[in-house]
Amino acid sequence: MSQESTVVQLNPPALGSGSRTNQAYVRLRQDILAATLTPATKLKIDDLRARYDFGASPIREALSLLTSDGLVERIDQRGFRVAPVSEREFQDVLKTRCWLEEKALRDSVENGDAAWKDAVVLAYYRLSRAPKGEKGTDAAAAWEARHKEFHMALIAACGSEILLGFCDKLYDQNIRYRQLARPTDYAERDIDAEHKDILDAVVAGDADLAVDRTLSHYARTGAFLATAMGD
Amino acid sequence: MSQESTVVQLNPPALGSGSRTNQAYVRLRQDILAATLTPATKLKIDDLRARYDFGASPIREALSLLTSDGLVERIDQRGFRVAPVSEREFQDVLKTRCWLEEKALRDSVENGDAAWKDAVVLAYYRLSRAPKGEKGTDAAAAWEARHKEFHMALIAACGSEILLGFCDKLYDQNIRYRQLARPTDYAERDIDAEHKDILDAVVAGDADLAVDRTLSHYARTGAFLATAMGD
DNA sequence: TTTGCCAAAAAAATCGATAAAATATCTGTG
DNA sequence: CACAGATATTTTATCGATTTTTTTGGCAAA
Repeated sequence: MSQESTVVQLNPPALGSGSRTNQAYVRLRQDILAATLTPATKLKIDDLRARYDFGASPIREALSLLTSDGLVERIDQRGFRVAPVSEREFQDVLKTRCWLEEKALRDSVENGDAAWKDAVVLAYYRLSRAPKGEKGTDAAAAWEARHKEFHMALIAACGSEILLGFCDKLYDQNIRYRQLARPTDYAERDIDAEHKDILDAVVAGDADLAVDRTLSHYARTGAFLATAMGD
Repeated sequence: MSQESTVVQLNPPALGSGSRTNQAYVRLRQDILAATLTPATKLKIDDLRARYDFGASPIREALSLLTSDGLVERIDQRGFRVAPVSEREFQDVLKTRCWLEEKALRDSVENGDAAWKDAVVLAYYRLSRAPKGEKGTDAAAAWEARHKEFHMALIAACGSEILLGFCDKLYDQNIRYRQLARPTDYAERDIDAEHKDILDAVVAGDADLAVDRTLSHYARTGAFLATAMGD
């Protein structure tokens, strides 16, 4: 796994590596975000133990960790389940997210230096290159990662770790809703163009325009989702 | 919620009751917020096991839970420690908190009905009655609880569960900093009067004034803290 | 058909022991 | 006398088994 020597791990903290707990955390998270584990599903320790081939302790601990992310719900003495979704919560996520990101994006445009802009451009480039594979595939997961990186890069220079953390959390929360509307959504939109427009506004340093485009980007997804959930 | 037939818990979901994990969670949380467990302290499972007389599993799980709250830091393969504090983070907490609460308070004043106002008045009343005991005492813990209830009551009608959750988290985060400045702070201020002023503004439905007073309430505490940490 | 009670089964929570890692300690060199 | 390397010690992480608690199913009384 790692080439020890004198030194120990030089490897990056490594996402899916390290303790069993961490591995379990990453895999569970993945499966929840990809909606493989659908909202409100009961998460029985024994099932998960069998499914991922980990002991009960790591699973349990991973689930506790996921609770903080708002992806898992923990009911004392009766176990865990995937956090349920609702039209109501979705509206809240969307609304709050728009509000927080507007602030974050404005601050970012204001404070960001050249290196930040470079990073945004790079993130856009990577995203635009990534194939948007079929749901559940590795390619799809990779695209999702690039997509998140792009959106996070936009606000990275906002100057508040805390605000970034909230946006990150809301982003993940939103993904789950997006998965539900996948089929309807992307078919009919030119997502890449929307991203490009946002990028251009940011590069031009036009905060108002960037915010405007970002928010309509979100609102558009929101409209699809509301439809999908209403059915 | 439901009173079972034969026996079982009639008690309210009970904060420190239920599973060992929950008990451990509540007690650890308490001790961290009260700064009995000071920032950056290493949290050795064995020590905690001895200290609270729980098994290792509940402790470990409680710590995982606290990680989500941002009160505990978890470093893979080398255990847990109380989340450290820093001048920098404090500034971020303060700034972000002011910004979120301004929004929450305005929305709350806007949306809040009579029942909400009643709840705020009640919360203020309870707070004003509570003795502000010596640090570490039960009385102090009770005062803290009332204080939080008052501040949360103010924004309770903001209409966004998510926003409330963020404010809650930031509130807790802030407490830890406040504890550090305890001696310097309260001696010289009339905290109760500040609360009363906020209440009055809210009852009068004057959002601008309420926000203004709340923010200076925070800023004042902030000034004390910055001093305390700078030393 | 409902309702209340009990027993059986399932699942969650917890413990105690062990394995794996990290940290601290020691020891003989250059 | 600092210091690489090996060893001992401490601490974390994980497993497997046990204890509690919740859930389920059945059966009899209303």
